[in-house]
Amino acid sequence: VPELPEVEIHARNLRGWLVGKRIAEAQVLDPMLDAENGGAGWAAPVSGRRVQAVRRDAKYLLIDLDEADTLVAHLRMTGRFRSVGYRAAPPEKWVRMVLALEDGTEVQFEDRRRFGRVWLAPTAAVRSLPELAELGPDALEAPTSAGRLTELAAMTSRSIKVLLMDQRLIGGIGNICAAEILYRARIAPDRPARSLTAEEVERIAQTIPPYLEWAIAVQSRRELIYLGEKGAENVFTVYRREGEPCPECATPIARSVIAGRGTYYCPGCQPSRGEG
DNA sequence: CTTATCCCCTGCCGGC
DNA sequence: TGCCGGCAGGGGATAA
Repeated sequence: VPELPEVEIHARNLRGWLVGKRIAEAQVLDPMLDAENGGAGWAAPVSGRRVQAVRRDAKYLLIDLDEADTLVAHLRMTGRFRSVGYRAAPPEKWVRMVLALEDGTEVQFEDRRRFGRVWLAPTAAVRSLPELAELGPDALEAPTSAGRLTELAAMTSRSIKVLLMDQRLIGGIGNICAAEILYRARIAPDRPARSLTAEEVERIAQTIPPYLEWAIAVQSRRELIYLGEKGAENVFTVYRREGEPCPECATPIARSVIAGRGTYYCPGCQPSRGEG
C-alpha cells in the first residue's frame, strides 16, 4: 500500500504508539530488513532508546530516537506497521521486526514480500542518505505548482504518468495515486508529458493535494489492508476496476501497461490524443 | 545524462 | 485438487 497516503497514515499511527515511549527491546527477525548494511546490527543499539518523534518524507518513515539517531523505514510493496498487545507467543509468520515497548505493547513490522527496509542512521545525516538525497519535494507538504510541473514536463520525453511517479521530481506519488489523479484530471496516462497544454497541467497540479487528502481520510477509517487480502475493499475509482463502468460516462475502465506497471483509466474521460 | 528493462521475493487468484 | 501463468500500491541495478 505504500504510497504517500498510506505512509502518512502510518506516521500518524506510529506517533500515537511510539512518541515518548522507551523501546525495551528491538528484535530483527529477518536480516533482509537491512540487507544493504549487512543484516541489521542495530537491534541491540536501539534497545533502551526513547522515541522522540515520527516524521514522513515522501514514502519514507523517520522514527527519531534519542541520542541523535533515526530509524529509517520504507514499506515498499507489502510492508506494514502494527501495534499489538503483549503476547508470550512467538510473532506471526510475516513479522520481520519487533519493537517491544516498556509498557508491554509491541510495534511490529510485517512484510510478506520482504522488500521493505528498516535501518538506523544519524538523524542529522538522514536527508543526505543516498536513498533520500535526491527525493523531490513532498507532494503533500510542498505541492508542485502548475509552473513547476510545466517545467518538469518540458524536460522529458516520458509519459505524464511516469513523470508523476518519479520520486526525484515529486515525492510520494505511486502507481495508484497516479492513476486516480489522472482520472480526476481527465488526462490519459500515456500522454507524453511534454504534449500537455497549460490548462491540462494546471488541472493535474490542482488535483494532487485534494486527492491525497481524500485518500488519507478514506483509508484512515479502518486498519490498512492491501487489496487482495482478506477483508480488503477497493475504495479507488479506476484502480483495479478493469471492465467496470466509469461512474462518469459508463465506458468500461481499461487497463494497459506503462513502464511495466498496470495502469487503469477511462478511455471515455481520458482520451489518449487531442483534447477530449 | 536519460530512458527502458530486469530483478529482488512471496502470495493470491483464475483458468485448465 | 493441482499446476501454471499473470499480477501485485516499491525502487535499485544495469543496459542501451
